[in-house]
Amino acid sequence: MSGDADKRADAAEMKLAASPWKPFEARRRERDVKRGAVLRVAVSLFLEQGYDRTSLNEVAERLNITKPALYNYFRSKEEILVECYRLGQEKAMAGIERILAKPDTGLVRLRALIRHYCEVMTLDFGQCLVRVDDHVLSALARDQVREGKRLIDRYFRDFLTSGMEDGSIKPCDVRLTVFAITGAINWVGHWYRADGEMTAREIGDTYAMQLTGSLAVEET
Amino acid sequence: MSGDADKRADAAEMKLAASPWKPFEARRRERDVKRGAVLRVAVSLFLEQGYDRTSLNEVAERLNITKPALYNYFRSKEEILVECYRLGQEKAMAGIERILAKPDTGLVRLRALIRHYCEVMTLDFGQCLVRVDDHVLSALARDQVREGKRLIDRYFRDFLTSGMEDGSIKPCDVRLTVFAITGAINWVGHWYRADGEMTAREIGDTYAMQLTGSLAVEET
DNA sequence: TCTTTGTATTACCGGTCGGTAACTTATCGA
DNA sequence: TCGATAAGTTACCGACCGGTAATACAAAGA
Repeated sequence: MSGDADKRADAAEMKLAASPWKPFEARRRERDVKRGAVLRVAVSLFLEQGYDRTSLNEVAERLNITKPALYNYFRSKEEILVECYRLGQEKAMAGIERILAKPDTGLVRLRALIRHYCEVMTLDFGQCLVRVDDHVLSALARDQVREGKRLIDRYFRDFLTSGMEDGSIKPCDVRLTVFAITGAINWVGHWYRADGEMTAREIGDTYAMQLTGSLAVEET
Repeated sequence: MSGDADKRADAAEMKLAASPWKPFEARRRERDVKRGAVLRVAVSLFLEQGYDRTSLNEVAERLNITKPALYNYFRSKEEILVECYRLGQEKAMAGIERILAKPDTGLVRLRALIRHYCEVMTLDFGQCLVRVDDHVLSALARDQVREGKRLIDRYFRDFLTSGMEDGSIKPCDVRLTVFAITGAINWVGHWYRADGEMTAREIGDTYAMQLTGSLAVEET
């Protein structure tokens, strides 16, 4: 009896050793790839036509599947949009954590955040944050999404405030100044074209200096 | 023969003198008032819930009438939205004409436009310009609306350019600078609340200085 | 007073969309 | 080889929405 069990276990171990979780993981990976493909197609159509005017049939058609197949990966159309928002916010947060990782003055951090957020606004998932009206979401999901937006906004305010404290930024109305900065950057999501004249980096560099021009203590 | 005609004319004239176009004009005025009421309710709901999620039944309900009655004043839902856009653009253009009326440096004019456009962004019809996605419009109507937006944008660029020419503004990338300025102001349409801390004028004054801070030649 | 005109109503239509049920097919593990 | 599971498909449903007759009704004009 134990012989049989051992043999099975050995066989399983050899298999696992050769390629751990092979079938299971491979399947999960495939699934994630497909899920990601749905999101990329969906966000692209949402930006192109608007959320309400994009039917799940269209999304499915572009993926060469049928609408009900989408429900293998998402519970509802709303969940698809929420995931798009989440991916955009994730991108933004990744940059923020990178900035927080090394010590710097508030001004340097603020400029870095401006540069990074400009780049986010050139991505589909980033543009989704400002171009798809979150009114289409249920109250619950909307609160969730807005919480994420507030979090990003908070870091703008934090960096500006700490810049005023460490003397790298002149005193100013934090709320209004951050609104002006984020507004200018959000607008990038509306006019940026990948085939346009400027790269994301050039826009970011220019904005980083221009939007902090009247705030910086030492003119560089 | 001429007696009859004269008598009719006299009667008509007396009537007209007492109250010209009385019945006709009064009716037209009533009609315009009602038409305006539809637009005000509609734009308010569009901002609150989004265009696609606002049904004409809801609009009608808030006006204590029924949906088909709306079709006495508008040919379609789209026409209602186009009118909302138009009213917003009209507000903006009125300010621009006021600015053009008196000669000034490019910097002064740019600042005046910033102040004015900030105020437009605190009005429903102004917010409509930036918060209702024009993807819901047919291609034709969309082009029409975008032409209006471009026109307003053009004056920002004109004022900035003439400021660089008359020496009141430092050399800069016109396109990018105007995008930054208009983006910051457009964002006001998203966060402004009539019951908030700041008045439209305060926001405008602050932005007028802050957004031109790094552009002005003479620091004021 | 009769007619016309404008404004509103009720009832209804066609079409679309999100979502579901039932069924088929392919793949993997035992 | 056989059964379970995942991933598709076709067919369909209920709800809603923009828009349109057909009609009622009040007020102004002749």
